[in-house]
Amino acid sequence: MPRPPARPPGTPDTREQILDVALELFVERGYDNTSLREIAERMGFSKAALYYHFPSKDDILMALHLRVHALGREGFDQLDADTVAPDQWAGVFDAMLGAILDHRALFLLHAREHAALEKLHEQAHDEEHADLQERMQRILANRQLPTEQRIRLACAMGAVMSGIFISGEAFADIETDVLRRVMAAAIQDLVGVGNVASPP
Amino acid sequence: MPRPPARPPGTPDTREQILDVALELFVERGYDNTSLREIAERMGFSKAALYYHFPSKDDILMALHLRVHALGREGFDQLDADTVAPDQWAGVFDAMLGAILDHRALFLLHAREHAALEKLHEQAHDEEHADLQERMQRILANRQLPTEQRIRLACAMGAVMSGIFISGEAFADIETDVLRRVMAAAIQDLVGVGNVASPP
DNA sequence: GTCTATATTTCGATAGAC
DNA sequence: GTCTATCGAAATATAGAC
Repeated sequence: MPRPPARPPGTPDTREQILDVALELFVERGYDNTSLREIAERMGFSKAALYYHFPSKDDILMALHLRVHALGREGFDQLDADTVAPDQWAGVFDAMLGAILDHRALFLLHAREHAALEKLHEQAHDEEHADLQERMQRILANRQLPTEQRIRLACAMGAVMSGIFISGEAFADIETDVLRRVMAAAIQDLVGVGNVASPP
Repeated sequence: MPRPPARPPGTPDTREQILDVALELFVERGYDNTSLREIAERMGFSKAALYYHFPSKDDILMALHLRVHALGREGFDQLDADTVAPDQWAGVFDAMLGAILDHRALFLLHAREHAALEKLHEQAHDEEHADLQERMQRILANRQLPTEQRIRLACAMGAVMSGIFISGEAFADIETDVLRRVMAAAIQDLVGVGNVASPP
């Protein structure tokens, strides 16, 4: 297995730092309202220096989008189709919940900057869209599934995402483990075996 | 009861038409990526004419925001506090669900243009924030409530919103009444009496 | 109420030195 | 890798005629 690119220890990865700063600003102030000048300012160097690391502002957004793709390849390839039995859904959502809780800002970015991200996909109409959200939408649109199941899956998905974009900072006092456990139980009530009427 | 402002019948309310067009474009392309020129073009007149009806672009967004406030005054004043007994939650969410299904685009706008809307609130730090979302956040943050209940309320809220911002057009083939009924049942499973453990 | 200019600003991006 | 300086595009907003 190849080692990660060798860099003198203690030397911060400027590129990744830029992405961290950009993510924070994009979520807080919006993609279009965040100027490269602001990002550079927070990094401690000038705007032009950014162009050494990224060829354009859109490429910064794309790099953040790729972080989600990486998450997807790690854990959500199982989500691909009807191969998931109903009694596995709760487990799938539990995995999702973990990813979302661990990368709140990243998912928040995707929920909010829908327009900007879609523009990117138009321009570089690249590989298949392995996005978590897009995969879910394809499943929800599948008319082979019983209608009730489709709707309940959507509800469960919404319940999972509620942790990040509805609650805001309202759950700052709740430990992540408690949050995860209670939400998992709630999702079990939504899509657990026995709670969804089977088709006749 | 005062009649709505008298206008010759058949005369379209230009102001409201502008808001309808703006809402559609803002949701589709994003607030910042929608120019006044585009709105004017779709209305059939020039950009400058918009400034006769609205003093600025921000005021168009604010007018759309006020539409949600109006909805809030109609139906969500009940949401104000601990006055809502646990066995009433399902009913409250049912009302929410109705409002959201009837005004999808409006709620979608609020979910996506979070940054732009917050900027408005900063500038005109007006009355209390009677927003649906803000009220929910205040309830979710209330540490008097049992933790499990707070989290389940958030899940239910997420489930309700899933209808608009996750499903996208995936549910185009499902009748609104069916959607509403199944989602109401799902919410019942989340926050219905007997499904939430009572505090000791 | 709507038009044709035009003023003003902001921002992404480039050029070239160090 | 980072800097200063500048270009060019786009968009908001204004002025004043009709």
